[in-house]
Amino acid sequence: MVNSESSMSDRLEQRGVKPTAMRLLVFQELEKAHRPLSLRELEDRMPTAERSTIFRTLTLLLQHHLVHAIEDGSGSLRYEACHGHDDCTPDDQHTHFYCEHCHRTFCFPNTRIPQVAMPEGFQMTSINYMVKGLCPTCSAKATR
Amino acid sequence: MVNSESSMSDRLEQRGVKPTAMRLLVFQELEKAHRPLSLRELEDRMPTAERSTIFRTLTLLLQHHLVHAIEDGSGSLRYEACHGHDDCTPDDQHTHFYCEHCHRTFCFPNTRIPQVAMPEGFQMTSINYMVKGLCPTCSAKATR
DNA sequence: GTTTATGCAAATTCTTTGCAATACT
DNA sequence: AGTATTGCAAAGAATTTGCATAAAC
Repeated sequence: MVNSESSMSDRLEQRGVKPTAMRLLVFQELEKAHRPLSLRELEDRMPTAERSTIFRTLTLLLQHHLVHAIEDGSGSLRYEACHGHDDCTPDDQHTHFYCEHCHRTFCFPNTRIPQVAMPEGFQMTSINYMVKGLCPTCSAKATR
Repeated sequence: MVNSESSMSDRLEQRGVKPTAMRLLVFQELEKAHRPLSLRELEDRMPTAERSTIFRTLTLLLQHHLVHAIEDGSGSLRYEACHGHDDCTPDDQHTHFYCEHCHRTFCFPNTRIPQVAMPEGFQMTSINYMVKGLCPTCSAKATR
């Protein structure tokens, strides 16, 4: 496994983020989850950590392109560790799925975001591709 | 011009929405804007109307597929009149652009959302495709 | 000892609901 | 009258900031 504690620490430093315990903890939780987590979910998973601290940590990680934020329409932002080797460019971002019934967000890690041409003058920095509908579990039971 | 008052009224009725003055006003504002508006922006454009009333109107129009909601990450939902002839299916939805500098949301009406294949069991009902970056105006001046 | 990071508490912002008043049929 | 719609006020939920303490260098 490449993503040991120390390599994670290195990764933060490479981006100019001092690898404090808190930051490693947050980043680690995000990596572990394999899906985007909301601030609330992170709080629940780290009872020792404070909301505002987690929030500021996420803001910092966002700025340094170590995590990215996605909006699934649940009312709260979700954060996901960047997996990209380089920056979290649109090319290595994948699509997401939001289940409107169980309100969970899934990654489609194998489905890249299809690109579109930018009209003259628009400069892209990221793309959010969110599919909504019913996940397999919910579409199975909810045959209303 | 096809979208006169009366045809708009018809359109609401066709979807089972009683065309009250308030509803026509909201719908009209959305059509006029040619871009997605937040609840706040709608309030500002209709000083006579009440926030909760606008909100409930939007909720109703959403349910009847007369408007759709998009999340641009600005922290507030934005609403846009459906232009689709039929339902607002993913196929006739277009992509959007959010300027991270001036915090405005643009439509790319000529750019359809590229589709992706759904993994087994996932049922799509809509897609949100949001590009972020700098709009022409902001990318021109902000050459940091 | 100075700077940086964290924790606590509270302010802000946006969304949503309860209830009374009004308008419609 | 009876139902549906609107307005007001306030509750909820999530994000964000001020300030004091604690940790790092």
